[in-house]
Amino acid sequence: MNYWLIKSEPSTYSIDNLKAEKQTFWSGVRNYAARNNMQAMKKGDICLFYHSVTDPAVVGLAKVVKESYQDPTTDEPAWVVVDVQFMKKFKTPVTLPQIKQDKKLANMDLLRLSRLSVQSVKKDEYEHILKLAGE
DNA sequence: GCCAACGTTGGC
DNA sequence: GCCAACGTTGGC
Repeated sequence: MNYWLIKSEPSTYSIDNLKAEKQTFWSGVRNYAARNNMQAMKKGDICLFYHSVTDPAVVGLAKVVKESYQDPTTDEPAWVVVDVQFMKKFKTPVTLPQIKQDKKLANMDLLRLSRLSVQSVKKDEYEHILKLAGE
């Protein structure tokens, strides 16, 4: 079981969109590092759902329900998507300033590689974020 | 709206 | 294969 963080601008696709839709394919990734992470995702892995730009914060959880396959929004074989299912929306989002202040989370890719849209998260980082969210 | 970081492109 | 120019992302 692995943990990931997937980013979205809430004005484009928010956790509420996912909640309403229940499930979606995660498309639009056009970066090789992010693509490689998606290809490494396994069914049952858990993704932290992160809102970027507007009130940046981890806002909930999604589960990988289908492993990577050709991105249906492009013919280019380089790009893939995964299917993710809504799990939960945090009552208390874990904000970026909170993550920055937390020594345990200081090495997260989120802070080091702020532009990477699909990142791997360590188990202890994941568990710590859940704790901060009060889950 | 600005700007830093960084990935990608293209000239050589 | 290097590196400058450029475009995009995302924090503030």
